[in-house]
Amino acid sequence: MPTSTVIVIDDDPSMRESLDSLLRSVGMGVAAYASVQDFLNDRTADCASCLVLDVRLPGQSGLDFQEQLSRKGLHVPVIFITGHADVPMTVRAMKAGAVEFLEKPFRDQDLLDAIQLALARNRERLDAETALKDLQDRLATLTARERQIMPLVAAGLLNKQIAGDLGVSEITVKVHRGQMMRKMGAKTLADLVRMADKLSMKA
Amino acid sequence: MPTSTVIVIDDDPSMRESLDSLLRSVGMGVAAYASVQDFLNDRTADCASCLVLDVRLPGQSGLDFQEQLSRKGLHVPVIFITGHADVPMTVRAMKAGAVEFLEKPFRDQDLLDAIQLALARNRERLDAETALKDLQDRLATLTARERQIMPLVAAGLLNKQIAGDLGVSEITVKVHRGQMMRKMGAKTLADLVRMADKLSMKA
DNA sequence: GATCACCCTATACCTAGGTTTAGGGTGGCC
DNA sequence: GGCCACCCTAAACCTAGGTATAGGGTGATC
Repeated sequence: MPTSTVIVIDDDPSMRESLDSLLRSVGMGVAAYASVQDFLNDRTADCASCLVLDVRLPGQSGLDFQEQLSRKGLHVPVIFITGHADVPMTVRAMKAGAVEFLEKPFRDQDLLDAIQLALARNRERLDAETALKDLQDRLATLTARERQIMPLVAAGLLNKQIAGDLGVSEITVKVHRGQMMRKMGAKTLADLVRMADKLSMKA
Repeated sequence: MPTSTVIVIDDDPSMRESLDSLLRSVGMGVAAYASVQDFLNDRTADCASCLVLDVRLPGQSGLDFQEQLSRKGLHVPVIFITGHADVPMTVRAMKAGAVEFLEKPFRDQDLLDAIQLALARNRERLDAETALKDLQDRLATLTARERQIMPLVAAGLLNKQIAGDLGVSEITVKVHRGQMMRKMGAKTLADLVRMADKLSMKA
C-alpha cells in the first residue's frame, strides 16, 4: 500500500478513470468514488492523504462535505475540480481552506502540482498532530498536582512563588516539579516552556 | 482623523461615491481613488487599514497590486469587488490571502461584514508587528557576544556548555547572559525562550 | 594618547533548582 | 486489613544561576 493515497470523488465515470490512470502513472495511490456516500462506506479509505472533489456531486455536494470534515476537525487538504463553477462557490471553497480550485478541463500538470502541494501540507499537518498527541499523552500521565504546577513553572514563577500560590512548602514544589519534568520528557526548562505553549497552557 | 481608514480603489466614479457614503454612514474613515497610481501618489494614505479593490483597474490591476504589496511585506487585508469575475481570478485572489471577493452588485451588508473582518485582522496584524518590532529593537542593542549567547540560553544549554561551545569561562557566560537578559527585558528564562521563538532564533 | 565600548577573567557571595532518603496522611480497591 | 497511588514535608547535599567588585586586553575614534 502506498504511503499516501489520493481520494477522488467524481460522479463522471470517465473522469474517474482518467484521473485514476493519470495519478497512477506518476506513482500515486488512488481510490476513486462516485459519491461522498460511497467513500464513507468504504472503510479502507482511512488513509486519505488528500481529496480531489467535484463541487457538484449526487447527494452531498463537495462543498458541504468539505465543511462537514472541517467541523469534525478532519483537516485533510481538499482540491476542487468542477465543470460548472461560479464565483461565490469558489470563494466559499477557498475560504474553507481548499488548496486549489480547478475548472474542467484543466491541465494535468496543474492538478499534479496542486496534489503535490496538498500532500506536502498533509505531511506537515500529520507531523504536527502526532507531536501534539504525544504531548497530550504525556500530560495525561501527570497527577493533579503535577499538572497544576506545570503551567506555573512554564510561566517562569519561582518554586517559592508556586509554593505560596498553592499553599504548600517549597520543597514539595521541587518534588512535584522534578517528577513532572521527568514524565513530560523535558530535559530543560526551555523544553518545558515550549511544550506548555504547544499545549496552550495558561498559568 | 479616524483610527482606521478604508481605502477604496475603483475606476467607476458612481461606485466610489456610493461606497464612500455607505462607509461614512457607519462611521468609517474612507479615502477613494480611481486607480492604484492615484492612491500611491497620495501620501496621506499611509494609514490604510484595509483595501477595497476593483479587480480590473486602469493601469495596474487590483490582483497585481495585491501581489506587489505582498512581495513588499505589506500585508494589509484586501477585499475585492468586481463586475466581471471569472474563477481563476477568484482563486488567485483568495490564494493570495484576500479577505473577501464580491461580485457587483453586492449587498451592502456583505461588504460591511467583510470590512469588519478585515479591520479585525489588521488590528491583530499590527499588534503582532509592533510586538515583533519591539523585540527586534531590543535585540539590536545586544553586543555580538550577547547575541551569540541568547539562542544558546534559549535552547536550554547550561552556562557550562555554552562556555565550552564558545571557548570561554563559565563566569564570562554568566556576565554576558545577565546583561543580555536585562537588555531584552526578560525577567525569567521562560520569557526569554518565548522571545527567542518569536524572533525565530535557532541555536 | 586618551577615551570608550567591548571582551575576558577572577573571587566572593547569595539565591534558586534539583535529588535522595525518609517519613506521615488520605482514600480507593481487592 | 493490606496494598497502592498520591499528596505533603523535612534534612542533607550538590549543582546551577546570578550579581557585585575589580582588573586586564583590544580596537576604534577623536
